[in-house]
Amino acid sequence: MHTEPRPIEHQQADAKQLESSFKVACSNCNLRELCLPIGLSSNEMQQLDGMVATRKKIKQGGHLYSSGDAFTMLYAIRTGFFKTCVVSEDGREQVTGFQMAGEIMGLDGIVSDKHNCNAIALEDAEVCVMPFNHVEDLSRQIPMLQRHVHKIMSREIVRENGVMMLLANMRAEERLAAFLLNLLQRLHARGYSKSELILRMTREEIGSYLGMKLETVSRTFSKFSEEGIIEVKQKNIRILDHDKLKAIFNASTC
Amino acid sequence: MHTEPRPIEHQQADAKQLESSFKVACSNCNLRELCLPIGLSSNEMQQLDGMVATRKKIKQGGHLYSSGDAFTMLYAIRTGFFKTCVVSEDGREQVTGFQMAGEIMGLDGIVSDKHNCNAIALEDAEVCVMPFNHVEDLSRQIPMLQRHVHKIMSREIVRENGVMMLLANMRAEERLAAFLLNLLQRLHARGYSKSELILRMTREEIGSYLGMKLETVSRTFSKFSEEGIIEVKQKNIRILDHDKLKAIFNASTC
DNA sequence: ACGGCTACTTGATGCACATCAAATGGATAG
DNA sequence: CTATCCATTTGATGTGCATCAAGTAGCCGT
Repeated sequence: MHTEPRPIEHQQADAKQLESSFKVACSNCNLRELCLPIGLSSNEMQQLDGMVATRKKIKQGGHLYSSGDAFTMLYAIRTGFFKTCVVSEDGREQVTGFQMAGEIMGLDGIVSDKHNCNAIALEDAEVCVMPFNHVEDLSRQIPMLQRHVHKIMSREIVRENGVMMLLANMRAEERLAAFLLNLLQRLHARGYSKSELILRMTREEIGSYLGMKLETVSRTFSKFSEEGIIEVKQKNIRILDHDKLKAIFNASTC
Repeated sequence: MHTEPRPIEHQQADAKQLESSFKVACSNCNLRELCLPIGLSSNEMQQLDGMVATRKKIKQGGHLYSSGDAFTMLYAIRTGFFKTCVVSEDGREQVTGFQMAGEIMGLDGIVSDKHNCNAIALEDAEVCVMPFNHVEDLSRQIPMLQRHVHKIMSREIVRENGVMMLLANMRAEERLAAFLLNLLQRLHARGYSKSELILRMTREEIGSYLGMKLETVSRTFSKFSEEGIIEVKQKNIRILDHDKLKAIFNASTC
């Protein structure tokens, strides 16, 4: 899939890569506080620049990797927005996460040398491609990097613990509130507004992630809207009452 | 809790530790195929023996660690059975996993240097205590160990992906079937029967893990029993029709 | 053996969300 | 500009599981 030859774009990519061989280095990347190189000395940072083998553009709807693919690379998102999803034997799809700039993808593949989920771009995206072998090599040389890799994996484990709590214990309104607050917080860390966001995913994808049907997602948005908590215009969400959203999230007591 | 002094046992433990300072080494542990030292040379294995600082016994119901505790150690289960659970702000408890011999606990603490969940023994247990700093040091020296640590964390991520699928998409019967099959498979890898198991956890704990109420767990057990799929005697479960269990697990189509 | 405890089972009822169905509205291609 | 498509909204109805309630059975310490 998506293997149509696009020679022109390839040429552009090559040119860009040459032209900006240091501009796009980790040591210079404006995501460096979010991405792998956090907390490294400038010396170590430069060692790290070699970690990114290439960069890769993914069109909206394109697969960064698919379940079953051989695992050799980790990916750091430079721009764009992804979802990851697993598919059960009988074809049911479960969105396991949404990823944005600075986040690392591909960790699911380490255990079995095969990817365990599909990673699909929800908008045109670009990622840094990092051979995992190389990450491991550098990790052995740079303890700070080693620690950071461990933290990234641990963070993912903890995140999923939270999702389990959400799926097992919370009601539709709580789930959606938690989802919005989580997105807002992550976007805020990237310099976006705390009171506005654009959903890059459909109601169905939100529903899959939150364990509810798209109709229920829609209804819950409408309910929040009627209650003056948010304003919904298609994929554009404006937060009118951040506190009330938090209250819904925290409260079984309501 | 469980802090009553037991000097005699302590003496025994001390004696045992001295007497068997190599018997209990990783290089000699009968869990070595399941636990951290998988695939190491005997030389590397001996390096690893120093990784386990001490061992620790936990009484049934005791906490190995609690949410908020400082994180410094990983734990490898030698004997016994644990649950891990997170507690939300409003006090709802969510069991995030059940762990048995050879499995590693504590990974949730790496990201924030604090544990993010409670680890509670469901029966008397013993664990190997491994200072995480030491694990990291050795990982830098032994690439095979480094890889294995990464795989363990990745495995946990993938496992949780599966739980998300289960919680979001499956019905009560499918969840319980999946749960039983998973336990059976893991016990089988440890030399236990494929057709019999003893549940170390209560119906309520199963329910928490699977996102259903204890009454529903009980009813579903009863249903499986009526259908001749399993035999339930308290915590003892005998599998009468493994295939049918698998069919329930796989099938929305039923 | 006894009382008290906790875990579990089973039944009756209610509700949150799924399902089914239809209408609306943006977006896009011709 | 219009036709088509897909995402979304909204309404009507159904259902799987939660909730409430009561009873049973092991288990533990005395």
